[in-house]
Amino acid sequence: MKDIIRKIVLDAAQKAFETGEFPSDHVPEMEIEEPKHSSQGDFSTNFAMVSASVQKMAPVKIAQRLVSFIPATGLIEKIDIAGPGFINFFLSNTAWHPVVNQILEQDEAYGRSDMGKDAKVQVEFVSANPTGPLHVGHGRGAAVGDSVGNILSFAGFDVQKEYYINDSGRQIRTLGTSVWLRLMEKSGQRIEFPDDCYQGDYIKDFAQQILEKEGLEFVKKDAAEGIAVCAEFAATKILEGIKEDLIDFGVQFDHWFSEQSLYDSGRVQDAIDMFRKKELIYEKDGALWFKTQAFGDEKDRVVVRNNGLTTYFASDIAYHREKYERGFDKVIDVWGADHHGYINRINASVVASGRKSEQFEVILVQLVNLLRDGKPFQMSTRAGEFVTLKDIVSEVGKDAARFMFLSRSYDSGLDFDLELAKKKNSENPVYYVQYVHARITGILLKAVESQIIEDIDFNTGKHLELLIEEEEINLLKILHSFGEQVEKSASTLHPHVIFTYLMTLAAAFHGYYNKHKVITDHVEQTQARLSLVLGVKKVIRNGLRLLGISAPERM
RNA sequence: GCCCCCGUAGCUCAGUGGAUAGAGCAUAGGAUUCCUAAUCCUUGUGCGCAGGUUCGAUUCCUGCCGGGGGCACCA
Repeated sequence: MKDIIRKIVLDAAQKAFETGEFPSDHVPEMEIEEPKHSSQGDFSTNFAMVSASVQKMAPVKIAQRLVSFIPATGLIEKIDIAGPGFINFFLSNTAWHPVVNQILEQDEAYGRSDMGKDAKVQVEFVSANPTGPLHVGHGRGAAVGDSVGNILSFAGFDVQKEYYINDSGRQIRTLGTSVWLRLMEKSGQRIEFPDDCYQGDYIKDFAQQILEKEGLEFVKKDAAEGIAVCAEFAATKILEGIKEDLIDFGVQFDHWFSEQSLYDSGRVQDAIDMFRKKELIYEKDGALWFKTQAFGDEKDRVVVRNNGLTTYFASDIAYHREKYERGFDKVIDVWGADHHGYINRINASVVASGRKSEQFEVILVQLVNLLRDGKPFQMSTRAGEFVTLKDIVSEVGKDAARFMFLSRSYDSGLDFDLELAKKKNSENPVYYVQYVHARITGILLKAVESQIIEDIDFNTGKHLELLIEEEEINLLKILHSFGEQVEKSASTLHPHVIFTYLMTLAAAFHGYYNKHKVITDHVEQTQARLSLVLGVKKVIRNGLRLLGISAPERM
C-alpha cells in the first residue's frame, strides 16, 4: 500500500514538473509513513518539507500544487495538508477489503517476503559446551536464534541453523577429571574435589553409570586413560540431553558442527599456516599471535600458547573461515552478552580473510535474571546451582517460556519470574495471543454447527464490502501490515517486533469481539465477518509460528 | 581505566529525525440470559542530566550520572 501511495506522489510530482508548476523534477528522499493519529490519515508523506529547498517554495505551497495533480480514484477518500506541510492520505474502506482474500489465498505464506533474495545466511546459536545441561541463559539464546532463523527464512533468506559443539579443549578434560574424581570417591578413596571442577550432581550420576557399566576394575586404570573415557562418556551423554532439551523447547538445528573435527581435518593448522604466510600471525614470547589490532581490536590475540596448545580463538578462526567456504553470504552468531569482548577479534579474523564486515554479525543477547516470586536465583555451572532449561520448560511450558524470552528486545536484560510465567491468567500475556486463535476456532465451529449459512466458503471472502465498522477497518489495516513487520523484524534481527505486532493484533481482535457479534441473522454480513476473523486466525498462527509458539484450537 | 548493553508511567517494557510518546501489570469502577470473562470498557503520572548537529531530537553525536555485563598465553 505504501508503494502505491509513493507512486501516486511521484507521478503527481512528475506532472507538476511537466506543466511548469515545479521548477525541478528532483525528488529528495522522502518517507511514506503511518501517522500516529487517525486524524492525520492512514498514510502521510513529508514530500513537501524535504522538497522545500529543491523547489524553492514553501512546503505548504508545494503540497497544494502536488495534491492538485493527484487524480481521483476509489482508493483515496481525501487528502489533507496539515502542520508544517505533511500531506495526509485518507483511504476509503474498500481499499482495505482485498487483504482478507490475500490472506485466505496465501494462507501459510501470507506475510512472506522476498527481501532476502535467497541469500544464504547461517544463524549459529546456543553452542553451549557439552559440560553440563542447558540453563536459562541458553534458553534465551535458543529462543532468539531459532526465531531469527524462522523470520529470516520467512523473509526470503536461505537459512541454516547451526550448533557449534565445543567438544575439544580444556573444559572437556575438566569434565573428564570431574567424573573421574567422583568415581574415585565412589570407590572409597578420599579425594579432594577441586573448585574448578564441575560441581553438579549430574557428574556423580555419570560416575555411577560408568561404575555400573565398567565395574570396580575401572578405577585401577591409568588416570589419563580413565579421564579420557570419562570425558567421552559424559560429553556424549550431555550432548544427547542437550539435543532432547532443545527439541522439547521447539528448537531443531539443521546442522551440528564439531570443534574437534576442525582439528581432526587439519583445518585449524591450515588456517594458522595460511595467516602466518600472510604475516597476520606472528611469533612473540614463544606464542603465536594474530594481528587483530590491525582490524580494530584493542590488542593482538594469542592463537597458540607458548606451551604449544591452541586457544579457542584458533579454532574459532578456522571455524568462521570454514563457514564462508560453505557459501554463506552472511554469518550471524548469537552470543551471551558476557562474550562481547570476543566480537572484535572474530570480526578481525573474518575481515582478514577477505570478507566484508557486513557479512558477519553478532547478536548479543543480554543476561537473564531468574526470579521466583521476585526473589533472584544464583546461577553458576561450576557451583552446580542452576535452573536448567529443562526445569523451566517442564514447569512453565514451552510456549510461556519462549514468550518470556521473546517479548522484549534482547538488548535489555531480562527478569524471568517463574511464578509469573506459570500463571494461567491475564498476568501472563502469552495466553492473550493464543486465546485469539482458540476463540476464533470456536466461532468458526459454531458457524458450521449452527448452519446459518449453507456451504460456508472458507477460501474466498464474500460480501467484504459489508465490513464497515471502525473496528473492522482497524483489523484490516493491522492484518495488512503483517508483511511489513516481518521485513522490519528480519532487517533488524529483532524477533520481539513480531511479538509486539501479535499483541497489537490480539488487542484489536478482542476489542472487536466484545463489541460486535460475528454470527448474526444477517447472512451476508456473517459471511464477511467469518472471512475476516478467519484471516485474523491465520495471521496469528503465522506470527506465532515465527516465534516457535503454538496456536491452540481450544484452551 | 577501557569496551558493550540499558536508563521512557508506581512496576515490567514497547516506540519514533517530525505534528497529541504507547501497552501490560498495579490502583479504582463497570460490562457476561448472547460466538470461550484466559476477554472488554472507563480512570492518572513519564522520555536520567548537560551540551551539539538539525527547519525540527525522546530518537543521531559528545560528555556526565546511575544500573548490568566484559576486559587472560581461561573457556
